[in-house]
Amino acid sequence: MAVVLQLIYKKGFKATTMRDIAQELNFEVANVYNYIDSKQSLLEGYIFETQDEFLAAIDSILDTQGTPVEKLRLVVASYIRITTKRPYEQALVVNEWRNLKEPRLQEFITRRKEYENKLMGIIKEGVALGQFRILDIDMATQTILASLRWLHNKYLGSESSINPIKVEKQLLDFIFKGISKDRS
Amino acid sequence: MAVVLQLIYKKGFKATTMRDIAQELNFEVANVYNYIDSKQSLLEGYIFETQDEFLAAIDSILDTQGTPVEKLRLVVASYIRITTKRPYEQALVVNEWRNLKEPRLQEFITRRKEYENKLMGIIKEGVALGQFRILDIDMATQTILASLRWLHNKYLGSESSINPIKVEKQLLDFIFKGISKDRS
DNA sequence: AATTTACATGAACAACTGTTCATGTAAATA
DNA sequence: TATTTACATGAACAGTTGTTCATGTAAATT
Repeated sequence: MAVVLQLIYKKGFKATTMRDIAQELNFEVANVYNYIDSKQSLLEGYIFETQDEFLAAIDSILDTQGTPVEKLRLVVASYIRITTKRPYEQALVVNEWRNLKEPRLQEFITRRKEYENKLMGIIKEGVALGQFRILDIDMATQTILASLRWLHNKYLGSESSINPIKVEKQLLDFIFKGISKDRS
Repeated sequence: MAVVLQLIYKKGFKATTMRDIAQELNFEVANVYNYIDSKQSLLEGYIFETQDEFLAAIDSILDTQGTPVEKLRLVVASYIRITTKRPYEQALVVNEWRNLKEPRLQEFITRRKEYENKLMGIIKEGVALGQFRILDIDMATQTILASLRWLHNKYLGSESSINPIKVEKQLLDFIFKGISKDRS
């Protein structure tokens, strides 16, 4: 079903019709329903499985005994790992979550907030311990997340072999030290 | 027409029907067409006007004689200014550009690339002058852009009065110096 | 006063949507 | 071998979509 995922990514969920999906799979529309419950459930599957993976990752990191710096490093690493493994799913999480319907939509938003709060907890702890120099913790959380959330494009646009280790180094560098050469 | 913009933002462009729009304006569907050419042209208007503003801003900054650091500061400032002024439009630029149709879609993508290239030019110059400490210039550009592109949510979610000056300080701090307290 | 323009409506359109149903066939199970 | 199950199809469904058209009225222009 990977072709379907890519089709939905490319055309957008709303713009992808069941007939498009059928054509991509080389059979008739009716037959698609032998494999899925509904168009909606297809989207839900992609999005929630990916979201679960992100939540599981940050949960296991929070169980760790490390410092906030170490924890944040692990969050970044896990984010890159999941995005590398599932770039199309992650693209749907970012681009198509609005097309979820209640009550799944609320569920998604709640769980996303959960992830954000857990990340914010790490940052708050880091500030409390004097490791991070931050004024607005909420804004810092959002900005860090934003600097991770575009990543899937890098893996989609070009199929060129991207080195996840370099990406990780680059991102950690940016988040922790910024781009300035000298400390002004 | 501000209510229409907000409606399209809230429901999503594809999910917003002409009948929804008519209802929001308190008249019949047919009458909407006395004010707009088509549903599509409505989206195009919002998106391209905003994109034009971003491009005009970075163009006038590039005309400046400042250092790359100063230029980047101005880019961030202009980004915040435009996003503050047009949060809903900017949301459409970010969320709904995929719903543009050819040839406007290609036009949009080309102009976005234009913006990215101009920003990348500033960063490249900064690296060349030894002001920025960056390995992958393209990735740095994308990451910086990503750390700006989420901003509209801040102005949409809560109508609480947000201080753009604090936001600017915060973001510049993040981009230039990162979150680490000590230079490791 | 006559006429053009701007604003408004209800009805209709053809195309498209996700989904179901009756029916068929091949494969797996009994 | 008989029978249940999995896979596949064409036709049809009821609802929704963006847009147009004929028609009307109020306002502005001549």
